[in-house]
Amino acid sequence: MIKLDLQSKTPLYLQMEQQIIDLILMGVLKENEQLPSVRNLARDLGINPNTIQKAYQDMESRGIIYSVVGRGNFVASPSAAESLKRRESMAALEKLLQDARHAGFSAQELHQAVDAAFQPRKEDDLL
Amino acid sequence: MIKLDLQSKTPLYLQMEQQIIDLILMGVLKENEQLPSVRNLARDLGINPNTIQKAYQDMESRGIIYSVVGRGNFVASPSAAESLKRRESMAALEKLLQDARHAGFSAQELHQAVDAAFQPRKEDDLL
DNA sequence: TAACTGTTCTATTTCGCCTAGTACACCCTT
DNA sequence: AAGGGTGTACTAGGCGAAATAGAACAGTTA
Repeated sequence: MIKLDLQSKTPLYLQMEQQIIDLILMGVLKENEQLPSVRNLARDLGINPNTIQKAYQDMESRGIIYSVVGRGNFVASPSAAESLKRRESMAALEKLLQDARHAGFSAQELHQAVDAAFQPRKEDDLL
Repeated sequence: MIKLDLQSKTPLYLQMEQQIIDLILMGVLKENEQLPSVRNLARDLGINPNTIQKAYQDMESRGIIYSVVGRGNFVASPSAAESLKRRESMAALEKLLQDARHAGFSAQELHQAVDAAFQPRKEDDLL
């Protein structure tokens, strides 16, 4: 259900968060559904429970999941995850668009880049 | 001439590279112009010469500057810096556009974001 | 020669990430 | 009440990247 890349430069707990968010957005994980326990998931992934705990805590602070002591962690409203992801994505994009502008790109070039991103290629949706 | 943010998460040597590249693109630093020596710049910025050296070496490997032992470091062709920055900027943008697409943004929304980035605002060009 | 330059090297510190282990409080089922 | 699950908190340590500190060597220039 979750695959971690131990070689990646991005921390394990962030990889986890990203994949769980995606699972929520894809509808695999539904509202109020219980997430794997800290200990179980750590055992399955072969990593330390503290790392799972860190990811869960971070996601709870972002409103993606909520936790109940003694019971477990549960996914919050999927719309929360969606709006969060859209918000973060747009914020990053705006910053990068400014960079591109200052790098000398014209509006026309950037519009072309947008179109290219929506141009179906062979590899798309195979990930 | 160069300002470092010691609190930033991005390494000092990368902050330096970014700012020097910008200075080249703005025409402040011209082709074949000599850069500050490793020791002088380190003294002025209050950091270690090795950090400057790392930045210079990295920039040389990227073709932005060239170094001559015993003489100093000099800016290479400004077009090298420009094409590099454009290349890097576009690569980052393409990746983020895909993210945005998968986050549920429509092409129309992204086109609007591009236009917004080119919309003159008060703070612009004051940096 | 003297004073500058780049370059290389080792050692040390700092910090974030991650692991390891332990302990405690809570909830639920039996 | 008891036991096993849960989240939570804490200390300790390893590890690697970033940065510092200091020294040494090599080339250039006045």
